[in-house]
Amino acid sequence: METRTRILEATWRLLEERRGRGVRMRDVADAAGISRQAVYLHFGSRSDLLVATARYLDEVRGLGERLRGYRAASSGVERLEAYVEFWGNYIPEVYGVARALLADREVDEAAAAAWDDRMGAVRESCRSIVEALHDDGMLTSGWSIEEATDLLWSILSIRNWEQLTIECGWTTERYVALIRELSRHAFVRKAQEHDHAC
Amino acid sequence: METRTRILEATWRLLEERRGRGVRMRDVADAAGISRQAVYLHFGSRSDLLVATARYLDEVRGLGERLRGYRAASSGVERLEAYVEFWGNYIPEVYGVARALLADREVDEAAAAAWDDRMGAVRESCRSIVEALHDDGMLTSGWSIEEATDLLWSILSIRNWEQLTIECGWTTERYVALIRELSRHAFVRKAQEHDHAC
DNA sequence: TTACCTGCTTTACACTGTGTCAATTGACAC
DNA sequence: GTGTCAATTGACACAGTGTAAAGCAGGTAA
Repeated sequence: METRTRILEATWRLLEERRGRGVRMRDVADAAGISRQAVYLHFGSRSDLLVATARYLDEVRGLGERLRGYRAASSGVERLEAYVEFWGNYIPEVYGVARALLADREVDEAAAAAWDDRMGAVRESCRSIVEALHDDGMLTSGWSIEEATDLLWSILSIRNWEQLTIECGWTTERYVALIRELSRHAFVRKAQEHDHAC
Repeated sequence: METRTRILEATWRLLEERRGRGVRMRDVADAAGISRQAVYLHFGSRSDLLVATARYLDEVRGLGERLRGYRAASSGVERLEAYVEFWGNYIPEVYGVARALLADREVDEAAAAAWDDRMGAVRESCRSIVEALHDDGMLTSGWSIEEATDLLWSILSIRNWEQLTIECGWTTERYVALIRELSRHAFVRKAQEHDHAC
């Protein structure tokens, strides 16, 4: 295996093991079986390494394919449910790397840009969900598309996931179920049930 | 003015100015007009200083009194609205300190404990709101008290506020209005309007 | 064989920020 | 004067990132 790949694998493994905390360049080098300096021959800085690991992980985990259900969904409601399902199951698999990147973001400009780019993609998904709901006439009245997008994006943030699962002890299943419920209450119009009842 | 107070004031000012980023012990000392080492005569560590600054700030800003509206509210809905109003206006005033503490939390055990303690208080408020809603028969069916508390607590988290105001550019007014709306949709039963309509 | 890359190693060092230690000074109190 | 208290100065330890330079083993090409 190429050294570069060995480094990425080692970084990933360590970050998952330690939930993104306390992984130094030293540790990565040791885990990859090379000298600390050799890491710098492949990645210019810690941030570079973290960003590359995140990309590598998306590739290995088949990010594209896993979004198929979401992309295939025809209605807004289906789209919303498919995305929450995907996202709630994806986060725990990449959490270690995400957390390290998030910590680095506070300090490093490049890491911040990389993170914002990734989260921008999530935001685009939120917007597309909200627009689909709107097109179906199913977006709760009172929200503009922009506002609903921002809110949904915040609800789905990694920080929120962190708080609910790690601090509150929720399982992945519970997270998915309750976030789905929350976003339904917030964004999906109740009109039909209402019409039906009368 | 006592040196201790001068240090706290300086810390606070710097943290607000720089939004909680890049404030070193050196800077605090300079701003307070004393030597770096003198800061350690009053606060054992950076975390100590941050925690003390947070407490000082609560005191100066009259945290207790500002919660009066919330405490006085009789119904669950009023309680919810009063709290969102209070919280949405309070965060921007203490954000710098909160952010620094939050960053320190990643690293320092004591800072983590202090932060968790503060957020525990917020959680208690959320629980009391949810319980009040429940007692009024106004809690949306489907949530347990525990679940609704966890969710409301997450919605009101500083991280969420950060994302909505700083990243999405929301004003305080918008934050308060939309978070109120979101939590109403999520937790306040719609039954009465329904009954009324029929 | 000689010459030359390439990828990695080893050792050393610069830099930043936190926290500690010891010797010293200045002021005020009795 | 003597004691004490707060603060000062200067030096240093430590962790972690990143840089720099010299050397070495392997393969390749003339």
